[in-house]
Formats: sequence, structure tokens, C-alpha cells
Amino acid sequence: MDKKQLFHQFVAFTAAVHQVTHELTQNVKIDNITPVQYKILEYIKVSQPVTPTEISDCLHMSLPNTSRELRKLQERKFIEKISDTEDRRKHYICLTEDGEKIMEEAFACIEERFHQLIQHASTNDLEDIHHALNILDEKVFNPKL
Amino acid sequence: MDKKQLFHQFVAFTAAVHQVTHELTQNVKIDNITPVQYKILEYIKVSQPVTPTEISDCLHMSLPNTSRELRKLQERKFIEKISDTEDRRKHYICLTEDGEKIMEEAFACIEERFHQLIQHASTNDLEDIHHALNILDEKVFNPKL
DNA sequence: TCCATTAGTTATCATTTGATAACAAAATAG
DNA sequence: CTATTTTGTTATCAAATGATAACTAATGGA
Repeated sequence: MDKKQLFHQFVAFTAAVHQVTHELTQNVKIDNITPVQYKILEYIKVSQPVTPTEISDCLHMSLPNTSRELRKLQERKFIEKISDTEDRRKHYICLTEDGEKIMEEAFACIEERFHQLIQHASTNDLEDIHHALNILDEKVFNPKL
Repeated sequence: MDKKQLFHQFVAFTAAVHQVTHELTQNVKIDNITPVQYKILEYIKVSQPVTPTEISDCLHMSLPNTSRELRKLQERKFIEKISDTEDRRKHYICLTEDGEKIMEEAFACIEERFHQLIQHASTNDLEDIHHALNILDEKVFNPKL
């Protein structure tokens, strides 16, 4: 396998992934939530509790801007901040009940579209997909180093 | 393979893909090009010639906004527009020499980082990755229907 | 104790992006 | 030939995002 050729395949693949994720998530319309705010909620949902610094690092945004968006989300009661009792500079961010609810609805919506996407896949296909995701995760996207 | 479980794996996977693509492309800094403009150039690079309508559809932006960004790119001599001789409403967009040059540089930079990413992969690993990309493309991201 | 570092906030400004209306020109269907 | 549709442009406005300075508070090390 030529590495150059593999690179081209990789580029086309990532473009397709972006395209499909966009299609899967585009009709998730949470009332007056901006894309960045949705990304933050999504990250909190799968990683909570998280600190503002972690959000800032993982979503590649500055701490001041992260802080601003978190404040807006807090004002709308989607998240709550809890101070660390050890290090009182640190704040742990969690979803509130409301926040959990809207994110579960959002994920349910995405999941439904995902199932449509793979509706024609056989049991064998599903196994293949699972295996392929594992391989790529392990060898490219989440290498153990 | 439980479909629900597969969905969770899929979500984690796409997040990792986004993360890695961001890391691969973040240090591609073309002088005064906005992210959207870069996306457009990238799309033109791999699909040229393309029409504004195609760009609009594929990148999910409105035609007026597409037109605006294309004008800016044309002013900077990165692209050129050629009228279709058959249907004179249509305009084919291509990269200029300058445009080709900066995109080749950008791709070279990304390719280098990609090679770093897979530097520890054996020949067998590369074959596995290639195969996994094919499977996912065929069965999830670019189904022939 | 004093200093440097870390975590986070607030305020402000510029830029980018999105949305929409109004338009023109070409093509096509009736 | 006329009406409608397609393709694209220009202009304008609002909103989202990015960047930065100035700040507070807590921690940790010398």
C-alpha cells in the first residue's frame, strides 16, 4: 500500500465523514442554540464533569470565549458549575436535568438518522463496520502511542 | 452487533475524525484566508471544474454567500470563472496557477502531518487501514444505494 | 512572605458567517 | 411568444465567532 495513495484515500474519507456528520446533525434544531454551543453541550454530555480549560483545549477555543458561551448556557439552565473543594480555582461543568433532556433528544434524533443510514446493512456488514471502526480508531485516530 | 452500541462507537469515531482533521489542518496557514474560503478552495481543488451551485450544495452555504466568497477569491487571483458555452448562466470555477500553488502547498503540509500520524504503522497495518477505509466508505459514508 | 503560575471572568472590538431581498440574464416549458 | 425556472450577483443586516487586554482569586514554590 503506497502511503501517498493512502493519503488521498484518507482525504476523501474525512471529507465524506464531515459531509455525513453534517447531514446527520443538521436537523437537530435545539431552540436558539448556536453551533458552538451545541458542540460544547455535546462535549460535556460525553465527558462530564469537565472544566472550562478542558473544553477550551478540546474544542480549540480561547478560555475567554469558552467562558462566555458557558455563561450563556448556564443562564439558560442547560449546565451548572460546581467548584472543586480541593482546588477552588477549578470549576466542574455538568449538564442540568434540562440539559440532559435536550441532549438526549438530540442524540435520539441523530441515532434515528444513523439507523436510516445503515438500514440496508446485513448482520455481516454491521460486524465489518464495527471492525473497521476499531481498526481506524486504534491505528489512526486514537493511537495508543 | 447491536445497532445501538454501533451508534455510540460511530459517534466517538466521528468526534475523533473531526479532532484529527483539525490537528492536521490547523497549521496550514494560508495568508489571510478564512476557514470557509479554505474549504471552498479545497473543494475546488479536488472537484474542479465546479459551478457555484455545486459549491453551495456541497458546502451547505447559500448561493449569495458562496458568490461573495468566490468574488473575494477571484479578486485575490486564486480562482477563475469560465462561462459555459452551452448554458451561459453556468460558470465553471477553476483554480488559477496561484491557487493551485497554495493548495498544493497546503496539501503537502497536511500530507506530511498525516505521515507522522501513521509513521509507526507496519505494511500490514497500512493494508488494514486501506481496507477499513474502503469498508466504511462503501457501507456507511458513500453507499451506492 | 513574596512571587510566579494557574484557572477563570469580564469587557470590548473586529471579523466571519448566515440570512434575506431584490435583481438580471439565460434557458426552458407551455 | 410568454411565463416560469434556473443560475448567479449585489447589497444589506444580524448574529456568531475570534482575539486580546485587564482583571480576580487561588495555588504552589522559594
